Amino acid sequence: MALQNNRSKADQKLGFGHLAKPGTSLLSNRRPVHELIADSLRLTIMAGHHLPGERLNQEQLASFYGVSRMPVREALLKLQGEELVVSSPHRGFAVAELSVEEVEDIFTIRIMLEGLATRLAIPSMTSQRLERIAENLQRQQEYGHEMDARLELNREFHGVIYEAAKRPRLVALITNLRNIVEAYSRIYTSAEGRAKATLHEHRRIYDACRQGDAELGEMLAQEHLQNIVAVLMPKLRLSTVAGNGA
Amino acid sequence: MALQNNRSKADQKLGFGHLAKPGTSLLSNRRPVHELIADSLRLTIMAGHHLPGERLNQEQLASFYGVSRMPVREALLKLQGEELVVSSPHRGFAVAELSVEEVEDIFTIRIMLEGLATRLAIPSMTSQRLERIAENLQRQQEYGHEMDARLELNREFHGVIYEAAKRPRLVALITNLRNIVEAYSRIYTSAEGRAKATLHEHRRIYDACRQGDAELGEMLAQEHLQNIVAVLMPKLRLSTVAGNGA
DNA sequence: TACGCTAGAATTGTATCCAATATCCAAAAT
DNA sequence: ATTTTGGATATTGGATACAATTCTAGCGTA
Repeated sequence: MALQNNRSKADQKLGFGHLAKPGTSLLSNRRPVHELIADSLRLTIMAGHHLPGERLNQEQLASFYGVSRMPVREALLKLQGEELVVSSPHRGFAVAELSVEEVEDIFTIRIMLEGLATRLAIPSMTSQRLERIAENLQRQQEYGHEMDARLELNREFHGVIYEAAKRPRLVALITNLRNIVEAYSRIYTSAEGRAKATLHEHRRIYDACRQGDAELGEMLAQEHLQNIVAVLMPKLRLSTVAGNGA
Repeated sequence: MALQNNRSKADQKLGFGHLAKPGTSLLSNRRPVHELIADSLRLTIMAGHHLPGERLNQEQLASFYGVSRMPVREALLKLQGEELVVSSPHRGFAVAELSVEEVEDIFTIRIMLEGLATRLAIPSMTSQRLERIAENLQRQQEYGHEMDARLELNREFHGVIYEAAKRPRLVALITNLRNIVEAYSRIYTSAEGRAKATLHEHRRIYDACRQGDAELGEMLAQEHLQNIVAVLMPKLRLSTVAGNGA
């Protein structure tokens, strides 16, 4: 009895290596496990580590994370709400699988929303923020060859702009849409020559921000995404998700 | 100090009266309980039966539905993914509470997306669909005095149009956004004189559909929502959610 | 061989139990 | 009187146990 209830709790934690969690990191690990798992799974799905359509075995995930199935289930339910996974009764969860049409659908939505966010952002653009964008562009030039770095810099570039719009819901929605198609977008990012084109388009958007031309910014943001779609769709149509390497 | 361990099993099932579930209704009740609860909770939140900010006690909900806490938690997690509820560690879930700015934010998004959906729908509008819309308009005229009927007819009116766009993701997203602000929208629906104006605007959208003028339809849909915002926002600013009756 | 059926295994869904944390109220201190 | 603090109580988070369903493999029959 005395020794029994000593459940050495947070002992292994094998699966959480990639979660940064700054601020609250190790001192107060108060975040519920199911949230950590949801974040972790979201990242691995977005990274294409779990391919679309792949079944997600709860027991495997539980033992991987060193917890019981329950927080895993809860994480999966949350991700289902975000439309990153789907479920069917008694068959469990699977990574959401998008048809080519659905990917295009989502990009069409993004074109509208990211254009809107850019337009709304520009009038309240500060010099501080412009500074951060310029710095980001600098890094884009330097790290333009690593896939993950490029994706992260790209996220940051647009993120800094959108934040200026002060529309948290709009930003949250855009983020969610990005997440859903992230695994598919990697095909674009790996396309030849697009790194350079992307950088050029980003520079033009930056210029529009500096000039304070909201309409121009909206148009450029929309064109930017349209160019991505134009490259991505043909590739998707013939490959339907190539599991890229790490 | 009452309510001890009086646990009789799955006996009552009081809470599911309002779930239609056609097709699989009673014969094969194979859907997991947590899904039924998620659907039920979604409806009650949208109906304003649970007010924004209200804490959602898991045990209460569990005993109300006649199940254990686990499927309730799973339902809540799913709704959290849909942004209908929020949670904080060890404090549980609460109905998501939107600031006036966030409501406006979401309506701004809806203006873009519902405009887009209308525009995309019109080119592939069929006469069958037009028939359904016309019939819906007829019913709008008849049942224009009941709140819930009006909301349902309104949902159907736009739903029939958006379906024609054949963009399931876009429609799903619009539906989700509608859900999030539904409890707040009821204030609009109860506004004096808006029933008539709404009907008029719907008729003009219908005309655009018949004429096959996509651009006009997009514009009218956007204006329609803008009119709603114009009526709703001032009311929200001073009342910040009036809990309407059932 | 192809097809359908049946038992057993694997997996999911729900209930129950225990630990961790927050909430609340009374009593003490300023 | 107001604030602080301590502990009882309520509620959540997670683990374990059990039930329900699906998947799979093997069998027999046409």
